[in-house]
Amino acid sequence: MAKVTIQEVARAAGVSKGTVSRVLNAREGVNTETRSSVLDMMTQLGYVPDPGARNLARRGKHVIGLSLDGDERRGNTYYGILRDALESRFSSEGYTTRIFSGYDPGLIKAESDGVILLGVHLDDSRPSQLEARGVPFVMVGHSLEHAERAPWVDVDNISGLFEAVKHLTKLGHKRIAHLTGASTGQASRQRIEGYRKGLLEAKLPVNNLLVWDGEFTEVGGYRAVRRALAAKLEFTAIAAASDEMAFGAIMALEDEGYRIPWDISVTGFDDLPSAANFKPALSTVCQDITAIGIRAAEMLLESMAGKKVSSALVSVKLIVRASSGAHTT
Amino acid sequence: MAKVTIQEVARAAGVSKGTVSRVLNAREGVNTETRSSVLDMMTQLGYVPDPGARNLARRGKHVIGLSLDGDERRGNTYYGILRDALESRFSSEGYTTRIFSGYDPGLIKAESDGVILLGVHLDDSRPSQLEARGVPFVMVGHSLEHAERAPWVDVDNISGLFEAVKHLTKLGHKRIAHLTGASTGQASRQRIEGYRKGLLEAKLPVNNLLVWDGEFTEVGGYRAVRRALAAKLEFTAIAAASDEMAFGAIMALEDEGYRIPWDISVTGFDDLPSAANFKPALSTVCQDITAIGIRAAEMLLESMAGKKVSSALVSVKLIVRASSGAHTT
DNA sequence: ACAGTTTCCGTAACCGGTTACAAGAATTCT
DNA sequence: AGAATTCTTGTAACCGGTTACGGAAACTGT
Repeated sequence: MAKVTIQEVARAAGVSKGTVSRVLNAREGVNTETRSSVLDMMTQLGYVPDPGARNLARRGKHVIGLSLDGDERRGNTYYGILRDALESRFSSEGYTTRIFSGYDPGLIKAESDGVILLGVHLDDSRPSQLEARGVPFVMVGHSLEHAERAPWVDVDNISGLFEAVKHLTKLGHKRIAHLTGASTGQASRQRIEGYRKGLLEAKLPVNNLLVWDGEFTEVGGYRAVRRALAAKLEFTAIAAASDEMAFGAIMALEDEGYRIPWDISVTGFDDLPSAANFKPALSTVCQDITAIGIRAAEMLLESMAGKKVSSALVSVKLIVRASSGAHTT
Repeated sequence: MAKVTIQEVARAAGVSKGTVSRVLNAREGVNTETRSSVLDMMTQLGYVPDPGARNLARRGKHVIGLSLDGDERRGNTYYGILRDALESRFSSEGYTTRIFSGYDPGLIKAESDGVILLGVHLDDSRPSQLEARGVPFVMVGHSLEHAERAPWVDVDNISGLFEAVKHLTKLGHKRIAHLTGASTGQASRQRIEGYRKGLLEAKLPVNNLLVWDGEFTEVGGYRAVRRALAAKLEFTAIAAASDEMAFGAIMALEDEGYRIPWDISVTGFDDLPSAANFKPALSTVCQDITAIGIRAAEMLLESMAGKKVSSALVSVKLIVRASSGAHTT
């Protein structure tokens, strides 16, 4: 439990602090055998480098900024998880993370070594500004305009919804609605595209009356479904663009006496922790938010190290639970 | 912009590093004049102590844990803001904060110097366990059982709701409903109590049919109001126990054709950033979440320093905006 | 006026790492 | 074989603070 320092590792391995440090930082010019014996000792003693000391020694600020596009973003679970993932990855690398809500590129450049851009949207000015100032950054969720010029990591939205719709059509559903969110977001557009492709694939018509705006929130989903019901629209399934909207949709349906999945099937997108606990358990497209965060962090780290990094599209997986079932009648 | 170190402050003030450090840490045995001249220099040069270096020098772990009671808590805005406040206060003191979601008292003791307990509820085992192990902690939001034995900081829930109801009765409302949340929470109970006291004060009857469970969420508020409307309950105002439930309530009312505040008045509790931007702007009880966080952080810091700290009840303030108006007809 | 206290502050070692420098060992070249 | 290189590693200074220790100056008391 007493913390083991680089000094002790050095003594145990019969080398000097310097050598251990070189091994630690994967620097070249260390004999292979020496390296592995040091590595052995490190794991054997359970050595964990002290981030504070590292930062002090390599003299930099070592803080990376998280730029959100607005305060409200803080609200939802998705961002909470993402933030945790980023934080833990960065802190294990000796970096401190800091939230920049108000967007001031000068401030950001002065106080951080690199930044993660969250919730980038179509007319977002942040990427170009950061680029102009030479601040390394990576976007999670990308905007098409900057997609070529700057690294991003995003989830495969198109095939996510495509899979969900395919799942529903295979269950025999013909009238499938889509709950979408704010139209400026790149993610929404791609998910709509996936939805369309899914219908096309099954040779089903695309009906714009079945695409509803749920504002990416639970109430939004609830209200959209209520409106649809009031308008007497006919549908037997809903493929939502987020779990939260799906939750709202299910509540609205149940409040009106529909039983899920017998009367109507519903699928979500995200696979939030609560999706599995929901009643009925939600069938949804799983995007590993933690993995995305870690990936983004690593890309930024490389980018700050001067390496060229290429963007990543992380794949998704459909998880079938209780909220979707065969179309009966 | 180049960072100013303790060395430079020392030179500028004509003293040694040691003295500056002593001033910095408010230690005794420093001449008053010297102290103030050093203090002057520090502000003049814009000196900011490096947390990493401090941690390194005073040899401790210097991490404080945030213990949530469940993953879902991460979701809402309230906790997001609170967390930011705690984080910034602690980091300026050289502490790193770390989330402990799974509750393992042994782990917590081993890896942190103190902990902030969030969302303590009635049958919560955390306070007694931490107490038994001698880990300093402070609770934000308290449970009555531990209120005497351990320090907490909480908002004055009772007078918050009391003020809201008083505001509504003064506007002429006679049938005022209350939107509440999970009944295990201490906060809900106290807010209900405040609601009752408010009605009593105006010599109005307390009708349990007008107390609705909104689960502390937006949809929860929406659905509760829908149910009330469907049950043909009569009311002209709603005093909600949270802003989010108030938002949901307003949406439900408007969806049914009521106009706020002309037909029905609604008040919230929290004063989230979105309360002012909502349409109509929400009248609400303002609790300064950031201040609460900072207060809690300072209490923990003192408690870790071995001082005895006493709990704090922070006062609230009613903010009247557009969602509440005189009762007409 | 002088020894004994106090008060205030400078000195230097240390926290746990990184890194420039130099030197010894091993290789390669002529 | 001796010189020139190239590898590999130890040494020591340094990052920005904290703190134990000791000495000088200012007070005290007699």
